[in-house]
Amino acid sequence: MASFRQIAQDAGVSIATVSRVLNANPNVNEDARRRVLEAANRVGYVRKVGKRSVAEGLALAYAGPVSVESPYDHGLLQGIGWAVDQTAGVDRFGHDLLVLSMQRSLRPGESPAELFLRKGIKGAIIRTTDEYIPLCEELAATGFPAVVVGERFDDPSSKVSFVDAESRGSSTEAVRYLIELGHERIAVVSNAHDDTDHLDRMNGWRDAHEQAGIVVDEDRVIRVWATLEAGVQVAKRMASLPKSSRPTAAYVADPMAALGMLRGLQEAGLNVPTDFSLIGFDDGNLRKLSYPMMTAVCQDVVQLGEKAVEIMRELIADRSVARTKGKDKPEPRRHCVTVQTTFEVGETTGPPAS
Amino acid sequence: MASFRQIAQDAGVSIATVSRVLNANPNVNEDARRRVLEAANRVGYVRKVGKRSVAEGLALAYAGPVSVESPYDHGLLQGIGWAVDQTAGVDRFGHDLLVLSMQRSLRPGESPAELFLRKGIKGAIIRTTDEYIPLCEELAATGFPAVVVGERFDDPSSKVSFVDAESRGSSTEAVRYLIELGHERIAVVSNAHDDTDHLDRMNGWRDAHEQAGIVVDEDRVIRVWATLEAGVQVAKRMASLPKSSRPTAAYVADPMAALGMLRGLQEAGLNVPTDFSLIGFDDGNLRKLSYPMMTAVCQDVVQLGEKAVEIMRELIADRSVARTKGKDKPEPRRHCVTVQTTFEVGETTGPPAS
DNA sequence: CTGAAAGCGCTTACAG
DNA sequence: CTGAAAGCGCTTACAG
Repeated sequence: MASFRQIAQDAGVSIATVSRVLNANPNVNEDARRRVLEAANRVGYVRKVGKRSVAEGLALAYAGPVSVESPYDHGLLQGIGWAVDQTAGVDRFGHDLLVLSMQRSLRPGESPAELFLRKGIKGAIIRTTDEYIPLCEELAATGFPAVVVGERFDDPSSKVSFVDAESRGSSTEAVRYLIELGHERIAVVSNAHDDTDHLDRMNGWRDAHEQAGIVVDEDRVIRVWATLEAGVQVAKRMASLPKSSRPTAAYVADPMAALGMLRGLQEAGLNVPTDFSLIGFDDGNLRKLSYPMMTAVCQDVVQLGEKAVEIMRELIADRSVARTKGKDKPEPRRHCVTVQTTFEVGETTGPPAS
Repeated sequence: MASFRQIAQDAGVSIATVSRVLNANPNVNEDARRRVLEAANRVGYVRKVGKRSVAEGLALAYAGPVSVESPYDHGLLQGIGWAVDQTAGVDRFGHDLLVLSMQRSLRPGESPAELFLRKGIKGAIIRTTDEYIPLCEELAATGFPAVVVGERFDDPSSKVSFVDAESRGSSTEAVRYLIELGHERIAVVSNAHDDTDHLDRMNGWRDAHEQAGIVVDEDRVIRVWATLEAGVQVAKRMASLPKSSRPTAAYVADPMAALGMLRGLQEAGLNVPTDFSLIGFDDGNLRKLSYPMMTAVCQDVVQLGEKAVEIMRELIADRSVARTKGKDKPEPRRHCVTVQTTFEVGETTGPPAS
């Protein structure tokens, strides 16, 4: 089933043209290319060797540079790996995992769907940032089974399946906790990138202030990269401010930056929490490595990875159903999972020094 | 080049038998199977679709359960990913990375070489532990390009290519440092697994004592799993010993256990380093997350991953050379890289309390 | 357990 | 930019 012959028939072209499209040969008319891709996704094409399907694999595709260095990506990979193992145990369905960078693998003019079909994989998990939203929409429109991680697509007209965390509520709770402890000058340290995840956390900081009837001071918004060093620098700058005006607490919305900030405060001679209260963010269990243990808003990134695999398999299953039902294909459903974060009180928060 | 026809000719069987062997069909005579595998590796077979080679990928194959949860595996993956990116930039040679578990992917009776040929990959990086040494030797004997990480094969008769760190010297240096600070009761906390890496570290502890003319007390050898919790437990047990007899310092040869031990000591009310000195082990930069910053023996695991990719590419290149030289194939060279570790003084070590 | 032969899936000059 | 046709690589009943 689902050979070049069927794609060709479905798209109204020859198998030679199908071959050209699925091998990124540039000499194909744009309209023919589009029809072939649609047909390939409609019939659920996977590469064959002889009569045998070659595609047992999922891909974890990075839009942007390959980056397995952050706690986020580390946890994600764990979740994807574990889930693959579990399902293999449960239903003898063993996926391989192909890790690839879209920047590196895309041939000139090739679309993501073409890449994945060429690589002979069954479905893709796309790790993305806000810059690649149009690319995700384009991929989703083709019908290739793909789920995006790292960004929410809240617009109801979007076709993108995704899994992501919503951290606005927990962030509000965290900052409210600081306010209730008596803090009046609370900084927020967030990422230089404006993806939905970081916007959530900034908005939570604003919400808590608004609910308490406090006007936020935009000077207390600090943007950094998600590194230990960046956190250290913020701490040192803050420690050097006059005590009467400097913040007495901060919400740092990236794990590494939070750990760096703790370290920087300690190096500057400030005791946490008696001199300064700190709430961090955690993608896994890094907060438990700090001393004192970090109070933090926590998301379970491993779970995000597991959910992503679940959604992948649902998308693949949906397509099989649509195929057996013949031409009157239903509009493909999209699958969205939004995971909630939690606020966990640790040892880095207390009342402000009086 | 290198089609089933050539393998068949080389092995003296039909192409049907080649197909059976490379698809893990059990109905093949053991001797024929062996001849086909040898021939496949000799001619450097990679799967084709039409005339096109399908194999652009390397595999990272886990012997043992898929485990991307440790700092070691995290760093390794980074190194492999980064190196892949760099070489792609340098010489337009872009590998994909297939992550697979040998336990899960091996069909009944299938050897690792057969698995990799079936998956259509060019070469494999094997992440292993001491239990899988025979399997690594078996794979190396077939001539399939494979490099092992996580274990040294010091025996000169071994055919296994590997990359690993040697930590005995730095471990000796670390423990000597404690002795020179005046410590007389020094515990060593190492892994329950007896792989070459952990044996190195235990031997370093012994060497330092021997060089100082101190008889080691075997009661001070503690074996644990590499987790934060295990480290916490060791610290609590140690803190509960009578002060006159308990160790005044410890060398903890796993990153997570070391961080856990620091935490446990602090929770038990012991100041590090004034009450107790601690030397940890680091696979990357985790030591910088602790406060005070951990004194540690450090290995650069990212570099191990990069070297593994280098060796892979040399093995693949060697095979091409051997092939063009015809039948009088030279004995395939093995490639071994042993990386040195370093000892870095941080803030968790000082003279014993007098 | 094995091979000869039929046949599928895909690629690729070639002609237009 | 496209298709008809030749042909490669592999798989798979089938016969032994």
